[in-house]
Formats: sequence, structure tokens, C-alpha cells
Amino acid sequence: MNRDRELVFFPASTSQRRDYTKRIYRLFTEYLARNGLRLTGPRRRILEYFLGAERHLSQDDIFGALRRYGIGRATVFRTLKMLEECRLINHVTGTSGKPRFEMNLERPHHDHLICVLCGRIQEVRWPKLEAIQESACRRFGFVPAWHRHEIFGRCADCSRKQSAGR
Amino acid sequence: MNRDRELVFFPASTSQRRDYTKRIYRLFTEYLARNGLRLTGPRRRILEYFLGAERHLSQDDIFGALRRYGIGRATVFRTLKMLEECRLINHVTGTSGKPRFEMNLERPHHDHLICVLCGRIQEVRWPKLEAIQESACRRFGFVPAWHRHEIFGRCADCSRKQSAGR
DNA sequence: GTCGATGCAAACGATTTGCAGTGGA
DNA sequence: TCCACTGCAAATCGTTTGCATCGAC
Repeated sequence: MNRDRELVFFPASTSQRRDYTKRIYRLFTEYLARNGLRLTGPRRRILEYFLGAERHLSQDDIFGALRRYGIGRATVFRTLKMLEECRLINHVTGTSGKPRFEMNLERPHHDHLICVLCGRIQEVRWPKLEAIQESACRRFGFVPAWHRHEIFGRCADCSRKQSAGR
Repeated sequence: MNRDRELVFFPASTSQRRDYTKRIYRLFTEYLARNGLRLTGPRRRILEYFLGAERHLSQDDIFGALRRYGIGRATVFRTLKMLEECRLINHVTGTSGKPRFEMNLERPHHDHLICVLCGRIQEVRWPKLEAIQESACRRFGFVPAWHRHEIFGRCADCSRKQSAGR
């Protein structure tokens, strides 16, 4: 299975990737400088891991992958919170309610189809749906800031397997 | 403020209410019997509280209101889980991430506008939106079971107050 | 050198579970 | 009567925080 397909956008070629990484780093260091914070080893490693991951990561994925560098759980939590605050990453509700994270920068807005059997998260773009939603909010005088639109069910693979098994 | 307006549907007249309550109880007792479970005082009280509430309740609301009957937190959690499992109630993500619950039975599907300032939860029906969503899932071979569509932002009252205060 | 960041462990808040006693069918 | 249900307290889970030390600037 090609996990890459599950991401709506991810730089494909090596040069695109290099440029993307560079832009991410610039935004990150600017954010850090603006707030009197520092670019440290653990922060760099976590960001690097996101850049290489191409899928939705849990806190455990990150901690598990980076513990060999002696990075503690607290630091992972602290950094995730920070990256979310500066809008470089986004969080999605995974199956079992545990949050998963995705790179956010320069990626078009999308919603999520979450498979309750295998936990796979598929991204979908629905521009038409977003438009309807916006206008409806306005009718209520409600000023939307962000939203969460997650659909839980069975993905194509799992529902195929399930009906074959019967 | 009339909180009732925030619910898309709730039986209005006394007789409608009585019938609704009767149907809820029948479904609940049937569910209990089917699983070899019992209709106990605490369970009855919690259900009763939902029937009278007409708004989105947190676990704390329920515990707080019923502690005078000596009902423990564990029982509230256990019962909420059970009611959710038999689909009599639904859970919505409140502000601060804590779940809130609503009666689910015989109520048309709706989404939620959640005010990040006052925590108020407003319900919206979007039949057109639901239709688009359904058809898009089908295109992916994804079989939706349930979804969560929550929009966070400022409600009409709060955004008015906020701009007046400036 | 300064002061923010780190890892560790302890603290925390929400939820769950073990258990002995209680009560619904 | 029987066994599910209860409240309580202890346990657990994910996350946060206090603190002494470390390291980026």
C-alpha cells in the first residue's frame, strides 16, 4: 500500500522537497526568534521527522522513533504543542480518540476519512462543501475560526476484506 | 438566552414529551433485556436528567446534579458509555476538549457550531452538505458509519460583544 | 554568561477498574 | 436467590509541570 497517496499534497521531486524544507525552516526559525526561543537539537529532529514521514503521526510514533537520541516524552509533547501553535502542524482525531498530527504548511485545506478497522487516515478535498459551510455560518452570525470534519467508517480495502471473509 | 433554540429538535408539547419519554424508555429497557442488564435507579435518574435537560451536558453537569442522590462518578461514566453504545446519546467535543452529550434518538442529523468564547453549542442542519459528503465517500469506496463535523469560532452574541468592547 | 530547553520524575485530570456490599429480576 | 450494579478507592492513561542541569545564542 502506498501511504503517500493518503496525503493531499506532499512535495514529490527532490528539488521541490528541498525547497519546501527550506521554507519550513525559515518560518520556524522566524517564529522562534520572534518569541525569543531557540532552535535546539530535539526540535530540529522532530521537525525533520515530520518532513520525512508523509503520513499522520501519533505522539508515540515520534517518541518511539526518536527515543534513541535520548529525546523525552515531555519534549515531544512540548514541541508538538509549539508546532501546532505556530501552525506548522495540525491535529486530527485518530481511532481510539488519540490525536495524530500532520504537516500543515502550504497544504490545501482538507477533511479526513478515518477507517475504524485499520486506523488509516485518508484525506479529501471538498471545496464545494467548504463554500456551503461558510455561507451557512454567516447566516447564523457565527464567525468560524477553524473546523473539524472527520468521517469514521470502513476504507475501501477493509470493507472489501470484510465482505470477502463472509 | 433561550437555550432550547440551540437544539434542532426537542418535543415541545407535554403530550409529545410524554410519548417521546415512553419510546426512549422502551428502547432502553429492550436494550437492557437483550443484554441481560438491569434498569436501576442511577440509570433511570441519568436518563431522566437527559430528558429534562434540552442542552448539551458534560459528565460534570450530570454528576453535579445527581450527586445528592449518592450517584458516583464511576456510575455516571459507565452509564454514559452504555447510553452512547445503544445510540440513545451522542457525544460532541466541547471547548477545552471535554466531551458533552446530547439525546440522539429520533433527532435529525445535525452538525455543531461551537463558540470558543462562551462554550455555547449551536446545532445546524445541512441536508445539502450531507448529500455531497455521502456521494464523495462513495467515490473513494469509503463506507461512512458516522461523522463529526464541528465548527469552532465566535457565536453571534460573543462577536457582537467583542466588537462593541473595542 | 545568560536564560531558555531538556530529561527525569512526580503531579495532574479524566476515565477505568477491582472489590465487597447492595438491590433488581 | 442470583448475579448484575453500585460506590468507593486505587489504578491507569495521556499529558503537564517542577527542577536541576545543559546548551543555544
